[in-house]
Amino acid sequence: MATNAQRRAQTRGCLINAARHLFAEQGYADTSTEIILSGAGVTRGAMYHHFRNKAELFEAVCDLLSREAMAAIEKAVAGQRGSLATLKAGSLAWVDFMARDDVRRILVVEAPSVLGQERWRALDERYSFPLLREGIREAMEEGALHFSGSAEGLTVLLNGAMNALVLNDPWAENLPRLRQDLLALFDCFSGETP
Amino acid sequence: MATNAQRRAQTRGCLINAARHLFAEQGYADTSTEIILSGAGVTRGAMYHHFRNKAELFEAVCDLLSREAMAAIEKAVAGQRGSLATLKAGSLAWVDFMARDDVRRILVVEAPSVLGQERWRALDERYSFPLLREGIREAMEEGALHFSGSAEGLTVLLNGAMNALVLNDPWAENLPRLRQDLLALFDCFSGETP
DNA sequence: TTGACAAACAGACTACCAGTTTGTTTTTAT
DNA sequence: ATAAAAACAAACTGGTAGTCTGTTTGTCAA
Repeated sequence: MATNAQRRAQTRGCLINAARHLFAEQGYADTSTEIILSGAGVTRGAMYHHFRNKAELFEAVCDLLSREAMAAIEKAVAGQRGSLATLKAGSLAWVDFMARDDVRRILVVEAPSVLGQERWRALDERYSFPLLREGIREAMEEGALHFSGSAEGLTVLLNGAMNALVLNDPWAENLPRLRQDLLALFDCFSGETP
Repeated sequence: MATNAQRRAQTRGCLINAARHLFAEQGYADTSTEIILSGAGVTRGAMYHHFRNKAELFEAVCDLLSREAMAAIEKAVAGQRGSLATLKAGSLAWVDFMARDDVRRILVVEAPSVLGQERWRALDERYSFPLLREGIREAMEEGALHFSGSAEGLTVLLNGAMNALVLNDPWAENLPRLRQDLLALFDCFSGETP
């Protein structure tokens, strides 16, 4: 005798968890709903009661991973002093999290295509993007960061640079080097590399 | 009485052209091979004679669009004097081309997912990436660009920044502003904005 | 408690679609 | 001229996302 809220959370959780691992291993298109169902120990009717379609289940997985990313960033940022150090630490935490094989495939490679550009943007806007933007704003206001364009624009550009860092390094072999390059990029705005 | 090479070029051209427009309008997953076939005026047998599968046809479309991008860039770069001016002009041309609705959807949004990370990277490596890398190398060697990290790394970062510029602006409403921000970013490396 | 209602779930069924197979026509090379 | 290969035609198949109808389980007011 479980409450409805518990049943709901249980079923959704099983589906999201099974889907998460299968999407990470085989990709969205090559993961059949049937194998998700058997992995979750749930029936078709249950799944389509909780999610309108396969893509909506994928979006729920994206949401979960994004929340995990936020947690990792907040943890990395916790002990930092100064807006620039905070920004750097948070950015590196983001990169490290996104470089994980499962996360990269789902959030970086497939999400824009599966969710479509708009819903993908909305996802970003809900999580990491505002965090990065506020970090940049603060650093600019404190004078730790100099940029002649807009803070919003710089956020888009840096966000993309970090994304590329993950996307261009399929097996994370050059990650240490690229992390350094990212830090060097930040330093270009703080006037330390004339 | 057409030669085989002509027949081949004709059939492939029709398929690629039809697929290009349909993929741009409805996306890869929602475009059935059947509608491509009727659009191209070609039968199933013909298509699967020239392409191993649907994804390979998509890749052919990507190749075509990438070549068109190269042409646009080379045209924009033609009259420029100086490595930095050349770099800026080429980058803006790349952004403007990729911001086109059809190009963005195919090359920026869907290609990483449909081709898979490796083949997508290979595509980039075949076209725009080397161009950008050489532009950056030259500018760095001439002293027009300063960066304490590697040229390769800076290429990855700038390439990603430009990608994000296109991806974060679904209806290109902020494109003029973002183009300015990109130029401001370049200036950070040339020591013009302390 | 009970009874009406809604939420959660079960599983068969359908429409469609990517890729295969087998057979036919056209070009090429000897 | 003829054998081989390239190009094409179209029927067919296995599998899959989403639907439909019906059943079970929880909720809440009287």
